[in-house]
Amino acid sequence: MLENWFPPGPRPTAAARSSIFIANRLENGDRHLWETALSRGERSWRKGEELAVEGEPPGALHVILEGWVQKYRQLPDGRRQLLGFCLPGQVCDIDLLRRRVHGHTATAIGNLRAAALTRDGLEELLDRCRGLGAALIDADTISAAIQREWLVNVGIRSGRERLAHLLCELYVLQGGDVDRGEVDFPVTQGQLGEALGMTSVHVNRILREFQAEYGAAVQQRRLAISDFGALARRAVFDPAYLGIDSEKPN
Amino acid sequence: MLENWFPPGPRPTAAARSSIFIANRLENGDRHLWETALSRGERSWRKGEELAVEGEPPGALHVILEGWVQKYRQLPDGRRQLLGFCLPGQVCDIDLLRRRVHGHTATAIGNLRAAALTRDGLEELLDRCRGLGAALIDADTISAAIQREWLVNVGIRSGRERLAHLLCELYVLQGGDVDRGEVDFPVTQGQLGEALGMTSVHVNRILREFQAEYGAAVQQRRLAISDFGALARRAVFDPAYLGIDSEKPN
DNA sequence: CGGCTGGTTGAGCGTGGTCAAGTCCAGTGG
DNA sequence: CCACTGGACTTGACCACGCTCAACCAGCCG
Repeated sequence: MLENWFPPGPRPTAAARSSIFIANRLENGDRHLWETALSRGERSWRKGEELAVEGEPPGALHVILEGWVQKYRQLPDGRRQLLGFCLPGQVCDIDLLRRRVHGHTATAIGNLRAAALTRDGLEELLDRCRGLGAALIDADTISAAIQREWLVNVGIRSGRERLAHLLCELYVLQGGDVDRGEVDFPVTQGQLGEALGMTSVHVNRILREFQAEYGAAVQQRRLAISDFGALARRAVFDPAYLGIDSEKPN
Repeated sequence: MLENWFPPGPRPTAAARSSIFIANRLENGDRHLWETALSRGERSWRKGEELAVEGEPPGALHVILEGWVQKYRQLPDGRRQLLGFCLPGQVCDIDLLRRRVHGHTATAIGNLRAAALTRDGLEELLDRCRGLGAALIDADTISAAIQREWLVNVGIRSGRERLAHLLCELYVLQGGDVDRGEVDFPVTQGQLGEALGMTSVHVNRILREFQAEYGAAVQQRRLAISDFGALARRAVFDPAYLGIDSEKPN
């Protein structure tokens, strides 16, 4: 019934081996428990609907199954800063475990499927699934590292470097190929601007340049990069912070 | 012997009740255990010396006793982004508990006294000190919230708002009075620039304006603000994220 | 005393913002 | 099936916030 939300076309590439994706850190037994628990809590959201609202108490831990989530904070005057994305396989509101209220708002970028785990459900699962606790902590640590990298990004990088860096990050997280790869990319130029602290107009201009210079282009909600190495060099991009468990691309 | 590093003069103001300061969250018994443990691990650093180095494995958890620490990440070409400050009473390298290597470098802003807790020492202390685990988690959560606020800061606020916001944050954290208060402030204009993603020249000009407009001035490593309310409004500053456990200043 | 770090100020300039118009496309309803 | 609508993208002209470069000063420490 939900399937028709998602038009036919290329499926997501095989997720990279970053430990930010919980399942990558679970052994077969644990992984099975994890996945059946997820299938039980499945829900869906339409584009723009909220999974969490800043200032409200956390209700459930969400695990993204299909679609992306954006997290942001908004000032009274409407200015908005994106704080991160959640991709399929990531947990979204780890806040559940330690904050009284959410520190950000999370909304669905497009139509979305995710599993909602209540606090009780999660605690029971943690008992049965020995490796899950460590996996959640690892994922949270990597999320924090990414957020720190975003701070570095908007703090000291130029507009071009910033955009290049974010493209590299999202490309590598999804296991994009060094050589002419392509990954999902459902993010608008306006959202890119809100993530990078610049206007969508400027994002557009830079994107146009990157298309010519590195063969990096967003089309049909997919990101293709032909010269990843050059783009990564432009961005001063070092993927170490992503916690990827494999031979690095060079 | 270390005392003469710290010239006579105003002592730090009573720390605010933010849970980022560990002792604020401990009951009397626990607090006593905590403080005696700290006194045992005491060490000192001279201005500029490193407590932690990016990429190296964490050695000890540091609890600041006197002086400030700056945490930063640096790009190969030398550009540097400050990620946060550690004030007396804060823990510094919680990374110890969950990362294989440090994600940032931490150096002493001035001469510094801090307690170093080894991993083993910490684990033993956690056993004996029932409330400590929760206190550490709370402090870590607030640190994360502050870092998120810094991202919002450099992302969407103007230069003036950014600087005003940081001044407010450090003022409130130290329990600064709404009405003509004064707190420690050992940070140079260059460091402010590195924290805010702007040049020291520009920090200087804005600081000059604030002095005239809000009576906010840094002198002798102290920050004085006469019209805190106006400055906070300029900054769109909402102290909720600091986890302060008291009636708010209005 | 001299050197160094940090603060102050000026002149000129460039990255990126603002405002505005117009195009393209997917989704919706007649 | 097609017209309409709204969201996202594109492009241009203009402008300003904040950077760069540079010189100078004040205070501190060796």
